[in-house]
Amino acid sequence: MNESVKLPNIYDVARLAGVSHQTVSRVINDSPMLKAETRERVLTAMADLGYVPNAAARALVTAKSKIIGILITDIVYHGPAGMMHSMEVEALNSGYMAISASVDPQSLESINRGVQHLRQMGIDGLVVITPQSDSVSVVEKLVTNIPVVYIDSPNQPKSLSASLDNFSGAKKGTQHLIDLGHKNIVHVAGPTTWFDAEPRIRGYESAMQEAGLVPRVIAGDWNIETGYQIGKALDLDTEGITAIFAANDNLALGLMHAFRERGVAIPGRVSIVGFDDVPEAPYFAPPLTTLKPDLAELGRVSMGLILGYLKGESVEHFNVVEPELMVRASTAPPLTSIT
Amino acid sequence: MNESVKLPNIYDVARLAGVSHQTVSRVINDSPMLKAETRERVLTAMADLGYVPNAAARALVTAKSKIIGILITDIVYHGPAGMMHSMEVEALNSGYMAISASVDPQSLESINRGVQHLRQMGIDGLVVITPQSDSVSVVEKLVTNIPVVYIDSPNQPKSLSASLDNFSGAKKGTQHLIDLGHKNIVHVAGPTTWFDAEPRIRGYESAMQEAGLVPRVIAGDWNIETGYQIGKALDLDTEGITAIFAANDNLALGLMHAFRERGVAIPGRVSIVGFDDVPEAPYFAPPLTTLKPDLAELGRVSMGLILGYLKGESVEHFNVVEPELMVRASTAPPLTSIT
DNA sequence: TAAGATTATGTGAACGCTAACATAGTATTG
DNA sequence: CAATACTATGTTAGCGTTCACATAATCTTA
Repeated sequence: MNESVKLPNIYDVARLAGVSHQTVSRVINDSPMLKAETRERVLTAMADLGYVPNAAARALVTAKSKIIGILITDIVYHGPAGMMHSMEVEALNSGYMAISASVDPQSLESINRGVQHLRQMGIDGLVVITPQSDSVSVVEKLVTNIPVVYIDSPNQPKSLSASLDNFSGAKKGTQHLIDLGHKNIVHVAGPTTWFDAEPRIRGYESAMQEAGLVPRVIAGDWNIETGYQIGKALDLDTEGITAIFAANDNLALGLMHAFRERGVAIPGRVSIVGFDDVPEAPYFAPPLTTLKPDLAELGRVSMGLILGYLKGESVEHFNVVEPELMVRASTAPPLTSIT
Repeated sequence: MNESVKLPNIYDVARLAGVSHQTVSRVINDSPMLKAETRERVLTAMADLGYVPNAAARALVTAKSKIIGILITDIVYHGPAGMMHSMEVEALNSGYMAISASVDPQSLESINRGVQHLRQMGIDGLVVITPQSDSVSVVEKLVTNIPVVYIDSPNQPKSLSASLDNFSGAKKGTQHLIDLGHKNIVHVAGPTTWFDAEPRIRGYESAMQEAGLVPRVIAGDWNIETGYQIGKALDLDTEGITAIFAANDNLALGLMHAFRERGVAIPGRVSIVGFDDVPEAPYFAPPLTTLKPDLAELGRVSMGLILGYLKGESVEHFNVVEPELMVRASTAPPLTSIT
């Protein structure tokens, strides 16, 4: 807390170790051409002075900051947080730092500011986690001289990107219901302004069509309350709906809450499948069958893409991580098939 | 994505605007001594070239990075993510960037690395979000020349800090149960290695004692599964327990799940209060009465402390944010008091 | 209108590091 | 053991800013 005692620099270390500053620099960047004894001496001096290399000076001269920017929208949702952590770890392991700017996806102004701040830091690469399309074009315009990875954006031919395989996840979830014997399965979809929502719809439709069933999609968004409202209003009996595939666990939770209130038995009267596998899902009433995306893996892959590119490795431009089906108590065969 | 087209610097802008580099610098730092016309000309030149100031060069010469570090442990839990966001926004508003390192609180090695990385970036200040004590001493040792704010750490006399008022939150929650007429109220506590757990226990005990009731604390941790296990094992009848104050919503969720399985009615047979107000809490079965901490506010306050200090303002060394009681369906008067 | 005060702009050095080259020291070879 | 290669270290310049100061332009005022 005490103010500015002037941090030691490379020359201070050099003097103490009785070498030139360049030798100290060599130790820092562990150059191979160093007598072990000299390296030791310098290392000791560094430790004695509590020396820490000045990243600014280094960034200035190398024109490389060793910082990867993460532009992220909607940090509030569960997923991003874990993903950011895995990205950070991945970066750290390669000697990079991750620095994030979370912005409001609704406001181009906010996105702009975020990108500018990151550029100002001199980031060497950028990961964009934005599930909405407008953001992407802003970033493309503003960021031109460093590699960018888009997560969960539609496949941009020239860009690096990584995505959850929402399509096959949704298909798997729907297929699970079909396998149980359900015929009348409704999909409560996410907001179509989000990239993730659309392939989940398509995955659902694909499974239905292949089974010769008629898909029916109800528009929703990602919020619990929306699931609740839909659950309150939904007429199961007229159309004989026996199962619902919800686009995320929030919707599923809201639906289940509404059905509990209405006295609709789950899975007795209606089976429910979610998507996300939030930590609470196994403890919902009843425990929720859902699709578990390996977000940590997605983060690792994305950061790995950037780092690989920076190292000059040739990298896959497009990567996909497939979710896993977690079967729990919210799904069962339909009543009709029991009788 | 195209490689290194050499970014324009202050001299390029100066040449184009027909002024000296220092005048450009003055525009960047909006110095008052500038003819409006000159400023305009420079601004135009900057825009034309897509000029962005180089943070490294600036940091080098000013010895100020305009970066605030955030050292955070256990990012997985719900709270931290929202808090980080509000800190970031607060920092941005003052022209600072926030940069976080998330570390494993179990591993001193990991904490060490995290701190070193942040120091290396030349951070101007540090916010430490660590609910466990070992971390604090590591940080204290390593970081000596910049201001540090500890969040949710016990009141360190000489440090800046901000906390949730866990004590009064817990007291409020317990009092709510007492007011409903409960006499035999158990507290399922968090892990005592965490700073937050202890004042919640004390708050509970304080409310109980003031009401002339006997406190009983069951040791737990923050996990849903732990709540579930405790819920499965807990003998309510022998001791006539009618209410439980859980140290967080996870425990409460686990407890409720176990009671559902056992056929123990909530709130009919036992009332439950949580702590955190996770977004799902209103949709639990039944909706959970809990304490809602304003974490965004806590983040703002903490970052404000650092920024205020850096601006040379005199700041409160210790700040506290009080949680709010959210009454929902999981609490009701005990059966006995109805008869 | 000359002198000083004020406003607006320019000049050179320094921040701490690495890159590129220069030099000294040591091993290898004919 | 001189000549050559290689290893280990030193020297100088420059990255893009801001700071401290110097100078030029403009405004006051007696």
